[in-house]
Amino acid sequence: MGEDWTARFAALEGMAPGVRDTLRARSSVATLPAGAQVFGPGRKAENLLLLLEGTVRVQQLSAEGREIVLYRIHAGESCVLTTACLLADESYSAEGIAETRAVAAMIPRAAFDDLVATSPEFRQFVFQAYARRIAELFATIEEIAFRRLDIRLAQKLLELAPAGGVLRTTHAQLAAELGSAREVISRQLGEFQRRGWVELSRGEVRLADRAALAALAATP
Amino acid sequence: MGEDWTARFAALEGMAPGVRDTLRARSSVATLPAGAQVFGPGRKAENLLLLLEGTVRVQQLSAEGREIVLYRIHAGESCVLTTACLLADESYSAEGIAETRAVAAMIPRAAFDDLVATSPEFRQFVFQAYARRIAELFATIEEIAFRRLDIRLAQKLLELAPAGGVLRTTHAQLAAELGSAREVISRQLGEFQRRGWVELSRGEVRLADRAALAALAATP
DNA sequence: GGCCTTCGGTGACCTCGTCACCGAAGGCCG
DNA sequence: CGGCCTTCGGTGACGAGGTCACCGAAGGCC
Repeated sequence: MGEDWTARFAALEGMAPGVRDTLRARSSVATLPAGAQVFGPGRKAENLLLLLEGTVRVQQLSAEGREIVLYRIHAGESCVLTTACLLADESYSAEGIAETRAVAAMIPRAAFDDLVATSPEFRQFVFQAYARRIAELFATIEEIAFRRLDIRLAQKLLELAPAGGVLRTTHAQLAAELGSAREVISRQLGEFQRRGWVELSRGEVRLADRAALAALAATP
Repeated sequence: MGEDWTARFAALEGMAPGVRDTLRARSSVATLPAGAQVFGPGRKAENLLLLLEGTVRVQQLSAEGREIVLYRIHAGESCVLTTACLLADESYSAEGIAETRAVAAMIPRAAFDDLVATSPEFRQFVFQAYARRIAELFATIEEIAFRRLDIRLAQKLLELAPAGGVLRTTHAQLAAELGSAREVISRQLGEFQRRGWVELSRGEVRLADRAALAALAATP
């Protein structure tokens, strides 16, 4: 915590010194273990999070126990959407889970409010984050409604796979990513394997032919 | 325009006089005809809209010409989501259409920015609108992904039908409401008609048994 | 009345989700 | 080590929903 975390946050780069001073003075840096619930239905958070390291998965849990991944917060992004609920005193139905060890700056509600009031750049930063997330949600709705599942699965595999090309995840988790069912994902992955595009083993998917997957993912 | 429109806007009721003075002084009231595009991909709006009368339909247009209705802005609500894009200088893929004649207060970007800076209540108002809309979008995603179409159709019919129970709309429009296909809606409406729940004629759906539709809509 | 556009109905077929099972893989513990 | 339990994935059958191709009916417009 001794170092200046505001220097590591690209979006704050160009901000007036006063903003960064306020952030440094009035916020703290927290580390969350992988798997920790960052926010959720039963949790009354009081901080805006700026994610410095790691990723946070935001997912919606349905009443019948089904779940769907809505989006991810990556390092360098803020969690404004969920914070709006806190600022507005609204309860929240979705939850955020740290997928890896995550390091985040926690900005107390009052400090956030002050920054929004005093800094035009900070306002711009906040509204830009909103705008992008909303556009992303719109795109997600369109994809779920209209895009074929094999295409979406190929996209998701490419999006989630690390450099090595070995994705450690279960078919059930992939189904939750896409709002689909486990059996359907199993069958579709089986088809991909038959074509030599992936290799399957328990708990992992190895991408064997990224180009072929990308070609499918790019079909209009 | 001579009257004080801020008095008609419930959310502004409790605000400090200064806020309402600013709104009155720096904004104008515009009337839009039914069918007018309020905002859209090719349109660079410069105003935040507070809708005083009428409704605005927000829909996403896909590249292949398909469309899906995302949500509606009703009288008494603001259009913050789309405004975020303007404030953040982001381009916008969705469009807003006035469904009826619509009367809206137009707040210039600079005035909106000032209000967010100076009034804590106005900030709360803005963030609350965001939070609600986002929660609604999350719920929409869940419904599209998991809810049966007959249930969603029954819900939509009840939501859209006026007091008389006669809905003037085409099957294709209903399909766009639900992100489905025209043929599927036709078949489903045919089934509802066979059960005596609706009566169909060209360009209209008459709700004959609201209770039955509500019962279906309420199935978990 | 003739023409054109929009609207809705239909059958065939494909994709996707659901249900019911079952076996295989891996962890745990005696 | 063997036995047990949980998680994971594979499968067949079927139902719901989307797509394609086509066609006739309704209404608007000369």
